Amino acid sequence: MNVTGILNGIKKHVALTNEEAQFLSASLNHTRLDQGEYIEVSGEISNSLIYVHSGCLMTYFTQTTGTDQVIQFSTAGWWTGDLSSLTSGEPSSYTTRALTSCELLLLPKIRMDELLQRYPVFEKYFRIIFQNSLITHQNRIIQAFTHTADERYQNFQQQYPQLEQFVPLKYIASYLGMTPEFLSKIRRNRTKGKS
Amino acid sequence: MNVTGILNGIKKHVALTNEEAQFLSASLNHTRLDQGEYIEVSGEISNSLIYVHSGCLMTYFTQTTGTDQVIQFSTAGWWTGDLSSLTSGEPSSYTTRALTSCELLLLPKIRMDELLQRYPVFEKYFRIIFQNSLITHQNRIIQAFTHTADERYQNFQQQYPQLEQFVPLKYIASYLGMTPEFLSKIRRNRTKGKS
DNA sequence: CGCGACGTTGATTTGCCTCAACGATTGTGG
DNA sequence: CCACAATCGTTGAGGCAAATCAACGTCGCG
Repeated sequence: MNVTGILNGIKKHVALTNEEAQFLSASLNHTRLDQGEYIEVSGEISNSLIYVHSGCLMTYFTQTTGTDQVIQFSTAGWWTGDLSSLTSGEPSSYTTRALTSCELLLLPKIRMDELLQRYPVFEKYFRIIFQNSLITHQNRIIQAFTHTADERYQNFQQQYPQLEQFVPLKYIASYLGMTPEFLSKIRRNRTKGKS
Repeated sequence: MNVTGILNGIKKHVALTNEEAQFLSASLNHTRLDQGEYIEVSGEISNSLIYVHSGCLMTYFTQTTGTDQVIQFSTAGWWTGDLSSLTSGEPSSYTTRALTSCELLLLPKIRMDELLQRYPVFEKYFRIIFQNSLITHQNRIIQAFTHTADERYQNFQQQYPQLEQFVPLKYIASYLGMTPEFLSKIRRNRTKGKS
């Protein structure tokens, strides 16, 4: 694994000098994860922003009832991590683990602060990243409130067609805000209607 | 209305030189709105970020069925506007109108681009603003999926106690993802339990 | 083999919506 | 200053989408 992937991703949004690119590279910690392994655990303080070089991660929130609520799936080219814990320094309420084997790049908070302070171009980069993520989150809220379970699943399939191939159905159901049983029934009706 | 309010708000997150503060001031357009008036309308291209100096705005999404879905309420000290339309240049799907009489500061997109390019400190400021907003949105998604209508209303009351005093109940219901009738029944049960 | 995780299916229940009707309030024009 | 319509919150009856609970077949794996 090298850093050209992440650099190209960043260069889609901002232009980097060699110095900036090198400082970023030096700030990143390379990590590998096997399927099922954890990179962040609820209750512990989050201290890195996570860039997914390859593979897929899942972030979820464990309720008091014991059931998990999936917050997001993170595939290659995306950032993830608990911004809340990262900024407040308080224990995270999220857990993040690998759905497939993963190659990750970690940007420790201290390193990130340095990076932002020294090279304002990264302020711009993360401003854009967060801005886009905000738009996505707004859409998801609207979706949750205005669409039926069936419609949400349909949109999910169109938006992330590749995910369904290796993500257990119960996690997709959780992400979409429904029970696995009900998602199963939706699929049954779908195939029934088509045949 | 003057700009000391917004400047103080910004200075909670970043330090501004006189030059930066003055350039920002010169970029802002002052506007007043009466209760019920619109500042942005669905179908039109959004061209400004909106800062609420005083009063309260409501942003909503009109569904194909004709019913409105409230996205957010914006009170004094907050930014609002349609980031999606602002960045893409496509027509907005949101409408924003005044729930009370309002004093607003508009930052036109062109002016914002200038501001960001000329003074990186504003990249940092908006990076922080968007980052915080992202955390809020994530929490709202979790809330929507993991809490009952009753619990969502309870949390809303704790989080925004002042809003309930002048926001029509049906908009609060929409914001919380339930019908006005059902919210009414929740309130009835609440008072019944207390007496 | 036997265990546990996963997806499926059916029976039943429930949280919330829909629809319709009703006072209370507001504002608006005659 | 009073009808009038319009909007708002409330209430009840009935219905539906989705949850719950329980059982079953399948698969991968120790």
